[in-house]
Amino acid sequence: MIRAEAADGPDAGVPRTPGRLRRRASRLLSQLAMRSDRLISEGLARADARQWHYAVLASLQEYGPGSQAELSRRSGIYRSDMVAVLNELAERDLVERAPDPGDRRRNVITISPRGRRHLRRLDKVLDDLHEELLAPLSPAERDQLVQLLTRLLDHHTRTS
Amino acid sequence: MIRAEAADGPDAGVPRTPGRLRRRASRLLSQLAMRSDRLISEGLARADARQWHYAVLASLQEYGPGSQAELSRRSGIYRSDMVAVLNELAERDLVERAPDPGDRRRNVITISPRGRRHLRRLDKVLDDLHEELLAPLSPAERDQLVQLLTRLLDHHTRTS
DNA sequence: CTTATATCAGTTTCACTGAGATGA
DNA sequence: CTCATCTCAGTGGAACTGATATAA
Repeated sequence: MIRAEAADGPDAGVPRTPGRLRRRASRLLSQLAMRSDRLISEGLARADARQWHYAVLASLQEYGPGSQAELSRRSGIYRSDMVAVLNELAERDLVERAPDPGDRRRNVITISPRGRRHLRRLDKVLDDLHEELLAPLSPAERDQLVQLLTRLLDHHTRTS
Repeated sequence: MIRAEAADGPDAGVPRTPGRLRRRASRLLSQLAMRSDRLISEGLARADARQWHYAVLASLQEYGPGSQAELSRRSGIYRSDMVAVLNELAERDLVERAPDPGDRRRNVITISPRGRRHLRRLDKVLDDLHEELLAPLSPAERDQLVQLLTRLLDHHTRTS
């Protein structure tokens, strides 16, 4: 039989912080992110999409057209991987990829009407998935969480 | 030249939520988790350790000895991968792996005095790294964050 | 017989690297 | 020459799968 607490071992009487492991912010973050990623990507897969598709389409919708390098910066997707993502999106006519006349190294990526429709669908899907993800939190708490995460992320992207 | 806003495109006058993408909790979570993971694992690497080492040692310290399957549940490491982690830890005499006399399928893993010393060192390292990770937040906000993340994670582990 | 455990070999996914080609 | 951009081929780590052997 295995004891759940080493109450009489060499630790007997030694004060220690309980739950140190479980309460480490870094562990909470990565474990929750893993759950969240799975939830989201499974949900998007059911809608025949991937997180990356959404990231690119949403960034196009929000900030307008851009070069691939630009999109890469906006969405956090690696420039190397962006190629494949855009191939998939262009294949389905969700975006248009055209050479930039002003700088012939660049491609200008533009969201298509069909892409906009697809994005609206994905946004609904994501709203539902976030409802599931954040279910235990009140609206105020959800705002708080987003606030805190945003501040942390901003801090670490500024000082990258 | 690429416009930052498609103010006169087909979107002209169409109301849309700004920052929808940037404020999605799922994206904030996974991006921040990635930064955090990198910060932590680089810091631990400098102390010649990995997150897994810490997870196993801390779980042994907090909950006492256990079988490999038990440790797997406590620390979130896959049973398949646990073998290699324990090999590394046993190699450095940080844990002891002995067959359980009560159940001969099991190994009982125990933290060694050397393992305890190592864990104390890692805990200091992690404290510093978390100071860096959570730098922009006040102590109260850090508690809030841990609170919120814990509630979410608990909810999603219960309903897994 | 079914279940749990420890182990190993292999797959998949994904961030990331490196290098080549083009052009500013 | 330098730097940025797009592209592709490949690496490395980590989560996860499947199978086998052993024993409860």
